[in-house]
Amino acid sequence: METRPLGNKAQLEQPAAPTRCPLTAALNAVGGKWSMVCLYWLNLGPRRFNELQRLMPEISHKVLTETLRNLEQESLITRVDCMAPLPHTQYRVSPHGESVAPLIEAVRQWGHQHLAHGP
Amino acid sequence: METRPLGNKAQLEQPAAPTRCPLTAALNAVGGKWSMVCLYWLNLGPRRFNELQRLMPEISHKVLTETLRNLEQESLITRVDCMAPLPHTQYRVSPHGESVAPLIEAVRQWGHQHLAHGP
DNA sequence: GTTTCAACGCACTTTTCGGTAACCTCAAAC
DNA sequence: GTTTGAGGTTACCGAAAAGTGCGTTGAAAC
Repeated sequence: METRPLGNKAQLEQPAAPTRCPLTAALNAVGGKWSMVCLYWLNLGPRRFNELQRLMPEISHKVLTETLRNLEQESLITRVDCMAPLPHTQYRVSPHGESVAPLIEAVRQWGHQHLAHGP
Repeated sequence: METRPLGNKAQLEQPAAPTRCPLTAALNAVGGKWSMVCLYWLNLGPRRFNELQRLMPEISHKVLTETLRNLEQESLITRVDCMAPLPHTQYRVSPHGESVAPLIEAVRQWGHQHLAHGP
């Protein structure tokens, strides 16, 4: 967000325009329950749909599909159709998506701190 | 989250137990539309309820109340009842809550990058 | 042909989140 | 007494997010 409250107001009066608040833009791109988790795994290497699902047993395939679509839409991942050895689909982090890695690590580390801090 | 899928499973089988996934714990503490925004302002100095609301005109007082309650519950802020010059309530960041500042800055900077990258 | 795997689509349901509006108590100013 | 400000509480609602379960197509294995 900008340090000027009017920035927020401008954002609200033009809901269809791209947001200019960095915090909000970041939340749109990597917010929600599963986006960062998904990116975390993809940052370790390209994966197939089912591989991702097995890494995150609690996600529904519908939500995984939508999460991947959103990350793709935000240009953070790319979908690759491979033909060899067998035709299959792979998802991998895009160069832009690699920029999220330090952020995810920062969130994880803070999360660790927070858990260690108490309830 | 842990790098072991079983960690995730253990988390789900004990929904009432505190989560042990750092990413999830972080999201619980500072996730949602307003938590980080709220913390951002409080990091600049203690504020009264109405002061916060004026800084964030688009938040409803109901949601502001709940956001403050959650941040308090997570030990990130403290509520102080001041008696002078007039009785009033103040919210301020706790020492633990100060640890979120670098994280908020990281999210903002990434958000800037993301906005600069294109749609 | 049947079964299994991969990668979804889709209709519907449930849960969560954020918002609206009416209301409250207390204190101070007029 | 009335009005205003502070700091909420509560009932209700709609939207958004996440989940459930049935279904599809294509390919490979049996």
